[in-house]
Amino acid sequence: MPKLSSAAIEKRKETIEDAARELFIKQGFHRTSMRDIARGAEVSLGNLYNYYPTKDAIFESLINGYVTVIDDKLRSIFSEIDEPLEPESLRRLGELVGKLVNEHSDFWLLMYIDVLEFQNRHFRKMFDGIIGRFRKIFAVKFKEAEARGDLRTGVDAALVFTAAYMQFFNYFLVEKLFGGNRHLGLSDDQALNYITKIFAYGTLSEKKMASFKKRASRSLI
Amino acid sequence: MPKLSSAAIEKRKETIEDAARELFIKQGFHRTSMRDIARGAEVSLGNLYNYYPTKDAIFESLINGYVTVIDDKLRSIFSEIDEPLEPESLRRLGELVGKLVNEHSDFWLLMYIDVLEFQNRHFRKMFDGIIGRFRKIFAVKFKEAEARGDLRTGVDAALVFTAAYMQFFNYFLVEKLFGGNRHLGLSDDQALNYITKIFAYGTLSEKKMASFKKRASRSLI
DNA sequence: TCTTAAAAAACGAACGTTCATTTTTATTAC
DNA sequence: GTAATAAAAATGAACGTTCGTTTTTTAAGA
Repeated sequence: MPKLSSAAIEKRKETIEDAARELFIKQGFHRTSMRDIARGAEVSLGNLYNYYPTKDAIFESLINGYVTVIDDKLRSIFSEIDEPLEPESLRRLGELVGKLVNEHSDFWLLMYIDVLEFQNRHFRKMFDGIIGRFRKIFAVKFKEAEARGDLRTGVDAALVFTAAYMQFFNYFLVEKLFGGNRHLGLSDDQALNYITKIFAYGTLSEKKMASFKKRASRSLI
Repeated sequence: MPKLSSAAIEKRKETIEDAARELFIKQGFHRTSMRDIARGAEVSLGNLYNYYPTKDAIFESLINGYVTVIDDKLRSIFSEIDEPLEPESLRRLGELVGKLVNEHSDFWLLMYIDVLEFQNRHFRKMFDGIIGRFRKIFAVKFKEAEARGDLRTGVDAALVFTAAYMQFFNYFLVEKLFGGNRHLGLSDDQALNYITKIFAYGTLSEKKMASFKKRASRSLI
């Protein structure tokens, strides 16, 4: 038998990793045996070891491939957000994050596997100093918005964007994976609107805000 | 030998569950063997089965005990928050949530084990319709705040509180378990201040807000 | 024929669980 | 007070499986 083309090898690895992903998600990493993966990929048990040295290596390879997929999706999301601090844009961000979470909830389950089995070795970069990435991506837009005076004085555009992004993410993860069951008491659409409004306008009345102006601006921040 | 006092049985179960918890967190559920647990609790392997019918039962019992501990802590946190919508109180909530997350990060790891191994069977109630619980706990306070006109018109006090609570929670979990590494670019203290301010005052300037007033209030919410 | 992929068989270790046995100790009898 | 009793608790070897991995065998194409 001649050497397989690297394309053929890649194809085979993909079916193996597809099967592995499905199984890891359905029954966890340790409940999934190499025999399960072999069966799922319609490959013999021994042959798996022609492609991966260990079971861990399958997980690792699978993760690395998936991370780049998600990274691409995120990049495409951010590229669609052209005025990151406009309320409509912020809401749109939440909508896209929601779609990402719901369509790839398995990805986040793999992240929890990584947290538990590998001390989050493979996913660390996902959140590590995430604000820095946003600061870079939207550097120009943030500067423009601040120059236009869109933001309350002292408000850091990158921080607002990051906080909103995290809140959206968390909202959909709780709904999808943690049994949130409309944990804000609203439909997803309404929840997005509400969160957006909070970030844009805050929650206090003008009267109440005025009464806080002097003492709060000193005690907070 | 006569029957052990139920106090003695409880004590023994506690040491078993302590050992199991430590191991589950350190090396996951499936990597932890009954032998590991027996060794950790200084109990013979067979004797474990005098206290629990299966390995799953150990996890289950351990979880149930821990859930009530955390529930108590949460109750005590909420009891300390007497004016839930005052910015200072909201910040204090975040502070207490941070302490809870950091001092009991193992609890949240167990929750991820539950998500992966048991489809979140034991933790569902943690987030299920959580806003309802807050609405009940702070019913009077929320009504008072709304009567006083503390809130912008149309703002639901319970929703704001829940959203803030979730944001605080997520912030500290990301920092503690997901390698956030100052993911908002601030110290925890500063981050708390910032998030609180966003929830209280929003992020838009008065000028910008005015320009949104008419069209936004219709398109959002 | 010669290299390599694929399949099958085999390996030792480790798993959760069981169980016959031994140890322990509150109660009873004196 | 102490020895005997009986029932529960504790033990650890052993069971049948399953695990990840290795080795061996077979098949395939240049």
